[in-house]
Amino acid sequence: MSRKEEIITTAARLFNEKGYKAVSMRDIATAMDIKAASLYNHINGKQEILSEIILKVAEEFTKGMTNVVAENSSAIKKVEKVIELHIDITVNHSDALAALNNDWMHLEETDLKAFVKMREDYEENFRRIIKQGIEAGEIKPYHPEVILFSILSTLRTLYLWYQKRGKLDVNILKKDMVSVLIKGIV
Amino acid sequence: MSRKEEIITTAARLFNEKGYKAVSMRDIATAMDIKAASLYNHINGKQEILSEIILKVAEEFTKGMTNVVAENSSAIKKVEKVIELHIDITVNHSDALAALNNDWMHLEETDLKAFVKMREDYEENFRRIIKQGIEAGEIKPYHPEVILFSILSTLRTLYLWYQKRGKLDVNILKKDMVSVLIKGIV
DNA sequence: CCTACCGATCGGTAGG
DNA sequence: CCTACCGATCGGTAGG
Repeated sequence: MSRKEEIITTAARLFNEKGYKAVSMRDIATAMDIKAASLYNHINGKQEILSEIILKVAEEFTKGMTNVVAENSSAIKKVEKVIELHIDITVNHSDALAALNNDWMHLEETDLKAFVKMREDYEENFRRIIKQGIEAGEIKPYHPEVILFSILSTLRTLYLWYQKRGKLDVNILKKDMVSVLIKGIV
Repeated sequence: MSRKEEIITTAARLFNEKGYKAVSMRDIATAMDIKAASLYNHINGKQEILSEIILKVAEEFTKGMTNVVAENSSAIKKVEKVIELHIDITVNHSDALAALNNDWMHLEETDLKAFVKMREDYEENFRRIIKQGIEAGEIKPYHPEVILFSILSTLRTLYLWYQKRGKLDVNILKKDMVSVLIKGIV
């Protein structure tokens, strides 16, 4: 892991605990046993740290969703794949997900626009899957936005749950979460 | 509305937009067309504003849950009542819910403890309702924690949805949300 | 990677 | 409710 990557993972952990605005460059440096000024030999500023954390994991969601959409399978199967995608990313990047969920509004303009675009595209793809499922008679004809929101809100806050009760085996989580979220709409 | 209440609702709106730490006392004062120093004639400090916002709405949840628990009805009926409680509070205090969800960790020690206690009690009551429902055969025997989490995560982020698509009639929201969240577990 | 430092901004107070 | 101000802390830079 490069020094830059060390800074980013340390920062992600602190941002998760206290939020981006409440963490100072001195906090990050102290956690690494160096001085704040030394951070600037590896990164351009605090904003850059935030954008690396958030955009990297946002791109993982984008790639994952692209794969799901390209699949030749039923809508329900696609929803299952999306749930699994969220669980996998949660397990591997739970600190980054805290920043993505809580601190995205502190991105600077260019990165903010890129992030919002990715999030909107992601939601639109998910919405289309749900609508296709309803049209095919696989999913109950509830208001699609309500279905989208209730599933997505659970998946988005999965990181909180994983951090508190991480002991529960990931496979149990995967199986039960799929059951609870899917069985309600089929 | 007293001047103090004006400060609190103005602050809640700004905290919702940018987060507690990113909003300065000068920001709050400017939004009210006064100077920052004048705020201190009505409140003791920034911390007090945050704690009034969060603890007031936390107490509403506590009271509401107490009423639900005291009811003489089925577990499913109680879950429905909890969902309705969240929707009602979301409609009336959506700014405060943003602070409750995102800025609770910035409460000072005494208030932080009180808040965490209320949240834990609330979750425990909800957990008990779900377990009773499973024992009574009303709710499917999924892992109770997974059911609790998936419903609660949706209810907790309802304010985000309400703020984006508030146009959707509250009664439609109530009906469809109850359907989507409940039908999956019965 | 460090010491030394800068201008800006913060929450808050004194005194009217 | 205001002007004037304070000490602390912030992100960041210069120069080695």
